[in-house]
Amino acid sequence: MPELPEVETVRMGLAPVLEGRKFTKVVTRRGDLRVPFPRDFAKRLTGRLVKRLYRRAKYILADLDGGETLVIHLGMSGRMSVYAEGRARKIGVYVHDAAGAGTGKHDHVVMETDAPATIVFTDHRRFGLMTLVGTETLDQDKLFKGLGPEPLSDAFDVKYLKAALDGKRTPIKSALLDQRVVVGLGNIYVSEALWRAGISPKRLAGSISAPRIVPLLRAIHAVLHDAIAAGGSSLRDYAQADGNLGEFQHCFAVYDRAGSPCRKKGCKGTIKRIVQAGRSTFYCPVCQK
DNA sequence: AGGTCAACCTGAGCGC
DNA sequence: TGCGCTCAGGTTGACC
Repeated sequence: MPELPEVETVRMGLAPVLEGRKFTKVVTRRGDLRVPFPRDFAKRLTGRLVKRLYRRAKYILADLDGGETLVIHLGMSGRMSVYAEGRARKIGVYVHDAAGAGTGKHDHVVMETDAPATIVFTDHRRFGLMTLVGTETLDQDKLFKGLGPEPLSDAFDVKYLKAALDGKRTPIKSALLDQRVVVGLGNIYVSEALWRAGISPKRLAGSISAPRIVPLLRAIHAVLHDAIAAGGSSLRDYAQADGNLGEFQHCFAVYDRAGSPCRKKGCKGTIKRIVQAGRSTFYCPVCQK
């Protein structure tokens, strides 16, 4: 479900009830998500202080005292909800009554902190994951080893992207979805970025000429910034930690707009849906070349 | 080595 | 109402 803008929005929503706070009680309501919870997961979290909350790729990471980092991935349908009473309401994280928090059919992890607040991880498809890894060796962990640069970092520049795409025989759509090339992009924002850059999703990655790398890079930056500013995109499952919906879905130029007119000024094209590597791609055959 | 594709899960929406 | 089919924001491992 969530791509970088959604994950970043959730992270910001969780920060006030996690950073500098302690887990006072943690309950797992089933034994596994995409992968089994590590041994004594709930016990190892209880009493831990969250030193900082940050994001890498589509993972939310919480560095804890004691040298471990809590790793959260929302998969396709994962959601973090904050339940809190009056005081938390003032800092803008209140959504639901705390009573009954975490009792839903797909509420898999219930975490209480001394904010005080209750954070519930809900994920009906269970493609998400929660685990603990050593903070010092996080980069070498299987989950993080081999990830590409952050798309909004200085490392993701023209030189890097040109080299990363050079010689690739896969369509640019697939290349940008590959988290080894660049992290954080998913099915929505790749389609949107390629439309903004005027590049066909079917074009082979290695065939993009040097001058077109710049607009592609700018398109990726712009679409991610715009989406973060809008609080992400809410389609089916996604909501911010405070329960509010994102707004960026109203700004889609191509995603889920098959049959509708292209929004590029002066373009008379019609948005088309194709399948690439088993996933929907939306684009304008007229202005994306 | 590089690239494609099914599998992992559950639910919603649609046509009949 | 209900059945069967398709689709869904991600990642991984097996296969060509």
